Amino acid sequence: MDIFAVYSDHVIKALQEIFPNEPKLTPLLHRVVVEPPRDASHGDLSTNAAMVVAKPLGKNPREVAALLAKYFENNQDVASIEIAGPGFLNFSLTPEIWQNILKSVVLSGEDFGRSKTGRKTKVNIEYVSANPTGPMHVGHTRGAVFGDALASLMQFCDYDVRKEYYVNDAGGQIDILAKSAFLRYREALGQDIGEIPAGLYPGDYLVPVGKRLADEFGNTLVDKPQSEWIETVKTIVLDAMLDLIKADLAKLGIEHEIFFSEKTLHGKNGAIEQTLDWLKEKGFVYQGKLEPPKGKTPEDWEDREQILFRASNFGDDTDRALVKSDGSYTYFASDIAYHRDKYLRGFNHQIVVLGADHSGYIKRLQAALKAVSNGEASVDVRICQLVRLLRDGKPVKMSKRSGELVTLSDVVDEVGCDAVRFMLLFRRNDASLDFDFAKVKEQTKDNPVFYVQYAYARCCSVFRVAKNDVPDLDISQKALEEADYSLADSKEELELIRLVAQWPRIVEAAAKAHEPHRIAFYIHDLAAGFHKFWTKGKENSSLRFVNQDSLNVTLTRLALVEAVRQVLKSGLTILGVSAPKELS
RNA sequence: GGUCCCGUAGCUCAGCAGGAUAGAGCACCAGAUUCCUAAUCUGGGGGUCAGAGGUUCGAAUCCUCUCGGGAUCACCA
Repeated sequence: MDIFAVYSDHVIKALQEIFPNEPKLTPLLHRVVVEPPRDASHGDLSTNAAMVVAKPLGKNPREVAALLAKYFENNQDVASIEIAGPGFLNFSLTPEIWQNILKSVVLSGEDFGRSKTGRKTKVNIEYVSANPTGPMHVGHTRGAVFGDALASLMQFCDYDVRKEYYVNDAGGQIDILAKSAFLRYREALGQDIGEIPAGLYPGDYLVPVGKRLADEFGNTLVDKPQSEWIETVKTIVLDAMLDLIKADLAKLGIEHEIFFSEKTLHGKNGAIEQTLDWLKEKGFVYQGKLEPPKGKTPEDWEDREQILFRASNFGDDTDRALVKSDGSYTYFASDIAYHRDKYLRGFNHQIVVLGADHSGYIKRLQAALKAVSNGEASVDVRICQLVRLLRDGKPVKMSKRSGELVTLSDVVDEVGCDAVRFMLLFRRNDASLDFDFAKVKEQTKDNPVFYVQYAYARCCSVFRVAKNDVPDLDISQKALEEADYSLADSKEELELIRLVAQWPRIVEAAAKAHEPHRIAFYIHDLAAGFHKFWTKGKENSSLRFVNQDSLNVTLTRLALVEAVRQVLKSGLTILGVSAPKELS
């Protein structure tokens, strides 16, 4: 139950009854909002309805507000109603309403806040998609966590979500990978390979792959020409790299449902060819020249005719090349085919999570999908900005040359999965982020991860204490559901209930905007509200959760704690952060 | 030069499809533990929402321009 949505419906219905046969009204209604007022002294709910509607109807906003106020005058749930400022209408609801909401929260359990807005709409979320040439780098972490949390969030709202990883297993970097692995194979056979030549991957994660090749093939490949071993080695090394990546992702609790191989798009009569043929038929492809970029022209600029996609017809800044000078397809060509494939699989709603260095790619991707789906499908590209790693307040240097490559695995091992995930989600994705090892590991209220987890552990602790202090009290789920909710009547309790009641609208707004960070901020707020109430109980023993003098009050308070616990749990689960019952 | 993102308190950031007196945390100052985990809480000072125009009942939020910071710019993936 979302009280704000309920009242939004009430207000709209009221407007329709107050202004019957008014054709100008309908198009205005979507702008009517019912939300919590910024200042709690203004009441429980606030609506802009009168101001939205007044001018187009030629009325005075405060007059409209007065009509609305009159409409709700006799509503039993409304304790008082006020017109404020330019025409805000502020409702204060009776305590009974809030108490009923609390009861409904306890009844829904951890399903409270689940939304039906997704209506099983198919959504494809592509994230990570790191090149399969080695273990994952820290740079990939933010996008990985973001995509994963977004997927959970949308599932929570009843979207039919597919989590997908696009494996770039077709480009030139895979040849290099195979050559690098072959070198390690020779090494495993006892040959002296000396220094790893520049341009090959030097990482020792390829050593086991070399061993595996040696075990499997003995020395049968050593003297063969590259053309005879390259495909075999590619298959094996790619397989190994994907295992490495999957293991890294598993450390963060991430598991994709689909690993889509780029290679499968290539080849004769493959998806790329088909897509290009289709685009040609539509007249979206032509032979032409591109202008060099303004400003500085690249040194090796080659002024040549090439096969181009009319991306500029679909909102991109310029047309884009599809075939390289050596005759093979560009990355973009296969990407068009890939996104067309997603569309053909039924995904009209696509989300792609990319790093900041790909921001220039957004328009052409959107252009491609528009073209290829006749405008039926669209893709929301979410860019995750850079993460700056800090140790002792100083940036961590990361140079590939010196081998100081910080891997995802290193970071997770050092600070833990929960802290990594929460910190990366406790910030808008499109703003850059400092990740300070010291702060992330700190176990105080300054660290939002522990602050929220501590609140959750405290909720659980209350139940442990209740079991111990009032052993005769039945605190089963059933008993909580049947508690006397009218006892939750203090100012402090009602305040906490109001906070809990916001969960459904937070979830919906976050899902709609594709912004999981809102979940993180909300549960941080809720944790603060809970800690606050807790401390009130320290100052005033009548506000303690467990009260030996009144079992009825205790039961009601436990129901409130249970409601908070459920929401914290749901929120943490969406973010992929664990909810420990106690902290040690 | 083009495109995209960012600019809100000393610092780190929120601000919910424009809404009321712009909010948290850190830091600083002053307080609260016989008591459900003080890993917490209460109070205080601190702002030209980068700047200038525009849109309207109303702008931190939308539009235009300027300034500052970052990313990116045929053929790589």
